[in-house]
Amino acid sequence: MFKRILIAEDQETQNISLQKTLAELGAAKPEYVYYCDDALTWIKNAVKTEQPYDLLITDLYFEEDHNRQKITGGTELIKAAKEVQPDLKILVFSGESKTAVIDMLFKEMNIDGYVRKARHDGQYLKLAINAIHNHKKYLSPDLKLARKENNSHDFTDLDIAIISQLVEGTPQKNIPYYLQENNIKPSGLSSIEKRLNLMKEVLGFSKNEQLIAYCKDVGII
Amino acid sequence: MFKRILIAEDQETQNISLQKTLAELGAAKPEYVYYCDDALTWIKNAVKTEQPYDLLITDLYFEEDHNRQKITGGTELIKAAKEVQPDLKILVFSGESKTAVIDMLFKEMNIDGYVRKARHDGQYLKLAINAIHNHKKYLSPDLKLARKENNSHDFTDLDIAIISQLVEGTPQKNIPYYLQENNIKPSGLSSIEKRLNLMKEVLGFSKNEQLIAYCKDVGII
DNA sequence: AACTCTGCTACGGTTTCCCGTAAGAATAAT
DNA sequence: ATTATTCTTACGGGAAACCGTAGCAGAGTT
Repeated sequence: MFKRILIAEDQETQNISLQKTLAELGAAKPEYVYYCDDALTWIKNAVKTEQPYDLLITDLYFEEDHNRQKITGGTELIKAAKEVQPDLKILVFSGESKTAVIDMLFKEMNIDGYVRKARHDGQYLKLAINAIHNHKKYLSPDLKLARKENNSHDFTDLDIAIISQLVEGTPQKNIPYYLQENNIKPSGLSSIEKRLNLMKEVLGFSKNEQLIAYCKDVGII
Repeated sequence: MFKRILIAEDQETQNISLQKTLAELGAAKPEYVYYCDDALTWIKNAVKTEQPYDLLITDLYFEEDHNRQKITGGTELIKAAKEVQPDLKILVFSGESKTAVIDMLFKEMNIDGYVRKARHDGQYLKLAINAIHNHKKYLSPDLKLARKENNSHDFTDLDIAIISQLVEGTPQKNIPYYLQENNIKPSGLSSIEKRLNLMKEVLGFSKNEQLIAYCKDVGII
């Protein structure tokens, strides 16, 4: 089993239960930090003293507080950690369920496992750690199923820009100016109308208000 | 200290750390369930056998799975539990941070404490349980700060009805019919316009889209 | 009962948005 | 180079939303 494990998780109770879960697995007593910057420092020191960590378990989103951090999120931490120690195994433990985010982690960040904070997360953590120890990838099963969203629209940068401007209060007729200044094209008013219509049609809406509410719900804005 | 505590929390690791936190406090070994329906059943049985619980610690949002539940969320659980045992103390432990939701819990559900799942939640849980044991209310400090929302608007039932209709896609000019059918008055189109203007003015907005986004953010809809 | 005060509603003018059509630009195909 | 295709933009009529004004109904006061 892994000998040196580092936990990066800001939520105190989650951090505690991670430690306990690892203890049940027979892993060595893990070390743990509450901030990303600390995590990177510890990883660097461990490499320097030639006792590097075997596994990093990290959350994705950390809350800001009075301690200003250079690294503010799990993704950046992973990237920085991989630069220091490319062979470090990474297990992400987060509430995030959007497939776009998780796919990116596996493909671009090359993480080794993802467990979502959800009903059976304790069991899945154990399975994940075992799998990773055997040099396999792991994804918690509640996410493998979650691919049923069907009539969702692929929001382009343009779409998001338009919606963001609406949420900012920009009148529709003024959005072309904004798009031109930010070199987003197309920028014509008709194109904006067309794009809004397309989004609403695909999602079965008739008014902008519905679209805004939907985007808020799924976290696009 | 409390003698009988019930934990309702679907996330396995959170459930574990709650148990551990209570153990550190010197509370009796708590009982725990992963579903709201189970929680209510246990509360009922405890009342029936005249060994009622002293404290219920519950999450707000539970995930659906193959076990179909009658009670799907913490708020409904609290309501049902209070009917069975009105003097049951309630501590809500959830990630929710929207003031509208939390205010509702204290005012309408008459809960005794709220701790947000966040950085120092372990410490706050202990403080909360002690406070509740001394018949005081408790709110975790990370939320007290967020309460300084300044130019917030008191949303009336009418306001919420109007906004809900907009989110449903009802054209503004048709909302009067809806209001009349639901015996909400005033129902005139001018009143709706006036109300929308008031809301937007107070919050410094100019367009409905901004208002919808704001309401989504603070959890009014 | 007459009066004020307050709040709801109805009406009209202006602006914005909606939507279809068609002209223009850019890219691809022959 | 010419044609085809696709994408972008411009224009104009009609609908909806916006905004100020004025009339109307009910509650309370004298």
